[in-house]
Amino acid sequence: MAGKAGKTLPTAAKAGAEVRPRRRRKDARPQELTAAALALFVEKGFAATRLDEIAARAGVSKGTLYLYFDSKEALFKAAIEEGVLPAIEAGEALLDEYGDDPVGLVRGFLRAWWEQIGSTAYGGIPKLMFAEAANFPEVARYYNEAVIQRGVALLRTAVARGIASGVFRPVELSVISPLLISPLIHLATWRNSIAPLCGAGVDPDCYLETHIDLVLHGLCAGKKPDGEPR
Amino acid sequence: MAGKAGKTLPTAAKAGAEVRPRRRRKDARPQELTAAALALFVEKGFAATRLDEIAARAGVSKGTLYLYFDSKEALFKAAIEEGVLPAIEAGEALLDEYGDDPVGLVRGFLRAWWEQIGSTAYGGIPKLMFAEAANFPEVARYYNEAVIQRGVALLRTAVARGIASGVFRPVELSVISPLLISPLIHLATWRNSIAPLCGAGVDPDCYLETHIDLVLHGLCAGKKPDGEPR
DNA sequence: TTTTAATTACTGACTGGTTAGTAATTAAAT
DNA sequence: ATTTAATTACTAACCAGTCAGTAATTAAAA
Repeated sequence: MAGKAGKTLPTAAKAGAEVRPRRRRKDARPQELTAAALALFVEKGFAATRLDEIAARAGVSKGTLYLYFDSKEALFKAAIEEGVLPAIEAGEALLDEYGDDPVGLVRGFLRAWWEQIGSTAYGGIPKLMFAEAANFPEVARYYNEAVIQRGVALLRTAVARGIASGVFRPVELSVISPLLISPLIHLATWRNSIAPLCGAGVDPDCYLETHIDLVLHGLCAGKKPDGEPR
Repeated sequence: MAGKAGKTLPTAAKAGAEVRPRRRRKDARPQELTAAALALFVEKGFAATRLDEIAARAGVSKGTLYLYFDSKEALFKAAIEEGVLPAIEAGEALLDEYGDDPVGLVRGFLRAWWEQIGSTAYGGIPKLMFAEAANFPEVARYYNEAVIQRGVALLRTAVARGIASGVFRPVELSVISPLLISPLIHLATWRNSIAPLCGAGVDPDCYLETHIDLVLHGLCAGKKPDGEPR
């Protein structure tokens, strides 16, 4: 299919003929391997991704992979976990910043998610988790509890406070978080699936700001949703 | 798995006990096979689904599969196409019904999508298409043009009319359709991935109605979004 | 109707290509 | 010289796709 491939990226040897460098970088390898693995798992799925391919993208041979990971499955788990910590940390940081400003917290959460997760390489993880949930139920459960449910709780708290303080009108709290975040997940998924096949999709910033504007208008009912419009 | 097998040649059939019917149903087979295939592709992905598994779920042997489909890929395409026609037809029908009632059309579209697509077996197709887009770019392009872009255009037209008639406030039309539909796609994807792993998720009806309520409040700005609240 | 022939739907053991994982080997670093 | 990072060559298992053969059904002959 893909086809051009060529060599395996000889890391730009100085000049002479094709001498492969064969560098040794024990400490940097795991990161490089999980990054390559994540990109390919997101693009093609777990089963359709060949270990040779992952190794080639990371600039090593397949055997090297097994110096750092016990199995393909272990590599998958490591690649996912790589994206879990940043997501959690980013979420926690927000509570400190917008602790008692519901409108700012909702806006900040959505913008921060897109900036730090959705628009980065981690933006492919939701698509990957949804696709592989049945094949890796434990990983999916872990991801759900460690990342999704935490984010959901954070958003729900923000909205609950907004309702309590009269800024937001009453809405069903049990469904509000997925309603707020799903357009962003959808955009991230889109960019990691269909978008590469057709030229020029929607503008992410416009999409994001329109979403924020729409839901804040919806939440605030009659009153205007105060705060800087970016 | 099955494993009774026994010897190599099952010529001895008279035993009387466990001989399966081996019914002949030439006309019903393709449907049964695509339905089984779709369910398994949605659950595990294309590459991770074994043809033996699909055949077993449809109650036939793997050889039979090849009487009706040329290859695993052909079966995949057939399974997707199976879900394309209903989606298109459902969309077209709506324009006739709510041709000049923007609020009703938006509400009707979202409810109809969930009822006729999202909550059915076809509800797994978006997840499947996103996951396999890079592996089957032609199928993904076809699905995008035949289904997604049509639905997007339909929704955009509805909102544009609403703005023109003063019912909706002005919003960015280029992003409004995915913003309206993505929470539903997300719910359908959720139910076909993580939900089966954890007991009791959100209530689909509550989720759907809250979404409709929220976006219509957002679109209508100050004024109330008239119409029956279900 | 009963028997026999022809056809059709289906089966499951087999094969050949593919690939995750391993063992033997080489090269760099200390 | 010894240790360790990395490569290469290999193996065992798996699975899409095939095909020789079997059971069910239909048609024709007796």
